[in-house]
Amino acid sequence: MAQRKHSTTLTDIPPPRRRAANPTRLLSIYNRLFARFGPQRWWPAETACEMIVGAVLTQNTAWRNVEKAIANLRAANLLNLVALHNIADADLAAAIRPSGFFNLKTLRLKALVGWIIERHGGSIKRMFSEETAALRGELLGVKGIGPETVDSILLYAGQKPIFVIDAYTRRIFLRHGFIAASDDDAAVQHIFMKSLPHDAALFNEYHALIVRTAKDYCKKRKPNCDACPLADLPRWL
DNA sequence: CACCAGGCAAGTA
DNA sequence: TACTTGCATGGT
Repeated sequence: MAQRKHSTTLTDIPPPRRRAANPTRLLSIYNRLFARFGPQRWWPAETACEMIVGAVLTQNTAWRNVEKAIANLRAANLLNLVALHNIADADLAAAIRPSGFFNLKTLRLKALVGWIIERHGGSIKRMFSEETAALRGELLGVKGIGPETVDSILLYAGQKPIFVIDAYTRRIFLRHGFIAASDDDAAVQHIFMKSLPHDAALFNEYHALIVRTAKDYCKKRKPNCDACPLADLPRWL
């Protein structure tokens, strides 16, 4: 018997017996989280451009710090594609400094904005008129735009019914036996999207509620599972 | 002080 | 294919 010595990560906790991620169960979890936390009002942006910028800036970064960077961009009238395209790299990096990884994110923002201008004439609306699967594939080809960033953009800026999978989703649903540790993000996304109605408003709120729950109860090293609204999941499900 | 945050790409074996 | 590492600020 392998015994845990330190329990450094949540994934060290052996999950309960596997249970099927059927619509009833996933919707029950959603309803419980919504009843507990209420609407999360995602995505907190005034425009699609602002949302897209935020999606890049929040990569592996606390949202609090992204807010500061966005406030800087707003004050400098940089929350539009043309301004972002024309600004010097060093100036953009200075503006987004509080969100961390600023040199990297400068290049990523420039790449994404440049792509939208070149490929879609600078029209985010026109970009979203493209077929979603094809658009997703094209966006993944832009340097610095990975699966979670793409799916966030499609869901929260484009209102496309794409379920966003992040580390929190993996943690919670692995812990409760709905996915296997060996499932990659694409597999997890498939489980959710085959089990839930393809409703952008539902996917929007569900992902936001997962993040909200995990922030409070599912820290990597100090999980507070007993206080989590889903703590009694095996019994009520 | 250590650890974490609404990831991604490049490098290594 | 499956890890590991760099990127960087700011809060707990």
